[in-house]
Amino acid sequence: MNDLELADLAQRYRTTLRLAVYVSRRLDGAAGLSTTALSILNMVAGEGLRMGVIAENLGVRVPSATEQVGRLERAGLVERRADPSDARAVVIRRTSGGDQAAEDANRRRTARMVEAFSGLAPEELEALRAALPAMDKINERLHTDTNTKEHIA
Amino acid sequence: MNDLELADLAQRYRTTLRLAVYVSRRLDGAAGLSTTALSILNMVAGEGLRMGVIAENLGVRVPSATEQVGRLERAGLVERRADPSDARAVVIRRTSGGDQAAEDANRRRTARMVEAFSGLAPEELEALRAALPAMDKINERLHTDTNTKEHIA
DNA sequence: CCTAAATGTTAGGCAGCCTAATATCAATGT
DNA sequence: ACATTGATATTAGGCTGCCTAACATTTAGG
Repeated sequence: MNDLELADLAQRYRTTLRLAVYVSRRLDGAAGLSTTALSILNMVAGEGLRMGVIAENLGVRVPSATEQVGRLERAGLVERRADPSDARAVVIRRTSGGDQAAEDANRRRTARMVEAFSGLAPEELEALRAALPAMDKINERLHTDTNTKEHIA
Repeated sequence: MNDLELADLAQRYRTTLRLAVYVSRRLDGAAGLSTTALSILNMVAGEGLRMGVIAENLGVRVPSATEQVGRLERAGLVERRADPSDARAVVIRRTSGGDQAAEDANRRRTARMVEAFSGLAPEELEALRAALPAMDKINERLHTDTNTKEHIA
């Protein structure tokens, strides 16, 4: 693939993405929890995670994670615990209410996604699945890219 | 593909998307214009478009488009003109400064995308390209979906 | 005509991200 | 032992971008 084709692909990818994000956000909101909130709930299932790890998994800065977790805590879905091995850190865990809410939201959200996905032909689904690793790779590359530049700047 | 596999695919898709959007946004911002701003500039090249059409193309409500266009106008990159065929409507067109800015931003942004994309294997690129139509289809389905529900609610 | 629909704008509000500044605690070197 | 440096999280303040509701203007239709 030459540079011109690559540029075109990049362009179309971007366009598709922009829409996909907002669509997905609206869809999640209708399911009761925001995309971010649900992501956090899902990742702190079980043992729980430290704030910094949550931020990193989300791909955002720590204060943004603090804010999101604060909202979830006020809603009674997660709780902060002291980390026994490091007094600076906190461990965020789900409450039982959080387990409940996450299950509900996951179920509803998945149902709607499945509904949307089931309108696609088998080849299209296959194409989608095949593309995910590439997308993840791009995310990683661009992410470290921009983060690096930010540190420099 | 059964429902379980479909649900899993939907889940992974969502996760990948969430990251992709923020990554892409940050990347665009570094290129001087936001994703939205550049999208608008690109779509009003030439004859220009009416506000409502811009909103629809972006997948947002009209007031959101008004806001974005207002920013671009204040930056001197687009201008509002009266629509000769309808006194209610406005036509948004690029200024020459807008042409310049769009070209620059497109070039820089594309360069970085190409850089990121060129790290992928040919099969991965092919997979990505093959997946775009499916993603667009999903966007469409989910989009009309949520819009409908919003009208009902 | 006169009412109903279409087109934009303005105002107000919310989510989600950022940086900068601050407080605590950990780790390290002397 | 202790002072410095680094790590972890919070708070404060600010920005983008989306939304709905309320409004003005113009078009279209009965």
